[in-house]
Amino acid sequence: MGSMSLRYALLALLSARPLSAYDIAKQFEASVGYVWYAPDSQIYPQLRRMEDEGLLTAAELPSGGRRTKREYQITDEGINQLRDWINTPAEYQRERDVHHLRAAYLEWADSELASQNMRRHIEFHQDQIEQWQALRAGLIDRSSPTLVARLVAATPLEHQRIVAYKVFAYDGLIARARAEISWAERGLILIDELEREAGSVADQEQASRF
Amino acid sequence: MGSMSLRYALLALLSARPLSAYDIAKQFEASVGYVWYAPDSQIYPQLRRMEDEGLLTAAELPSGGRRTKREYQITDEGINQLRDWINTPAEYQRERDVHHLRAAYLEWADSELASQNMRRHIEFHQDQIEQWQALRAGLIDRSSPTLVARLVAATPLEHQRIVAYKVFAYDGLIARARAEISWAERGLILIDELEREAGSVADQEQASRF
DNA sequence: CAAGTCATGTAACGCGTTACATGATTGG
DNA sequence: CCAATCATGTAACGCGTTACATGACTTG
Repeated sequence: MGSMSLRYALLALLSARPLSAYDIAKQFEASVGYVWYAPDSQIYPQLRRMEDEGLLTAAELPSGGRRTKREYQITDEGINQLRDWINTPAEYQRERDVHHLRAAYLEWADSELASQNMRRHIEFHQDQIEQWQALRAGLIDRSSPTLVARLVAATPLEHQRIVAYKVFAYDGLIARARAEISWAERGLILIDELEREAGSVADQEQASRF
Repeated sequence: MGSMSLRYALLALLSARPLSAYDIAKQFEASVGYVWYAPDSQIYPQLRRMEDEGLLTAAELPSGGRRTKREYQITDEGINQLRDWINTPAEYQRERDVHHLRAAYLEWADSELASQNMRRHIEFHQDQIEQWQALRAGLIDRSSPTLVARLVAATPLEHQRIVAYKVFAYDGLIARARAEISWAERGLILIDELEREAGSVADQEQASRF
């Protein structure tokens, strides 16, 4: 079966409010995409399939001129499947992380390039953190349109839960990225130390030759 | 192209010493698999392809009785590609994490099941940490056969580097898993708090009805 | 009137997954 | 002799990726 998480990411997005396929794709690029990325070419066909399966209904809406857009709305069946998915115990895949795999074999690397890669690692995760923090802030000050739409569809009692869990999710990603950064920082120091030692041993050998 | 990391995981493994396909598959289950998992059905064909491409050479060795096993050895070309891969700046995929995606929509979950899932999350990562710590210990006390084979093929000067980077890699995975655990622990507290508040509000409402 | 963005895809391809298959040999 | 382990795969399938395609409308 595969994990089919894209389905659930889409259901989750549409649980807040109806959206056109185009807007969904944009959201994936701009916000949800920072938790679950997907390209347009995967989103459009997936929406069609979900419509066929009765998880979504689509309406053709005019969109300026003669153009139309398909607006998708989640069905009760869609909500049910979303709920089932959330309540199902998650599957855990065995580890598969390129960056740690590479790190284990840095003996083969050029020190300078290895340091560069560590700095890239830090940069990448810093960027990620910034994105997530921006999204997190948008939740807390209620400026996220998706959140607002979700809240108006919920009873005030639920508002706190809805916000708190989303903030919690971002917090996890941020914490993990911070762990990556401090790991890479230790990596930079390690590369430097090992380089210096190798250098000084080489110097000694060279010196002893004379 | 895809990331093709399996190739490099295999090259990395075989950079230490020749191994039969069977032993490689076992290693993936027992040790390397905790950094980069792959099933037999992926490993065997991949080795054949890499042989065809000249990254590996294979020797048919007797294996008791009339049976034979194919022992694979890395070629110079294989070493070169491994080195190139390590020196190439890593690609970063956009985030795609089921567990954080799920967490963001815990509003739809049953509190009890959500707590169970958090506990499973903690358990999973604790198990992972134990595995990684065992592998890490095997590096430090030089009891890992792969490490020993790698070290005898290297000059004593390099020994420290070789060990240090592998330990470093495991440390990163361990640190990240610890971050996951403390996230999930905060999750448990959060679920509990929100549950209690919802409960007490419900109580008040019920009380006010009389 | 050209560039951007709205709007929706198709096609090719490969990695990775699950399930299944097979047959020899060794150890209890 | 029966179960485990040695030893090596095939087959089917789907998710995800990259590249490419197309045409209408809008804004500077």
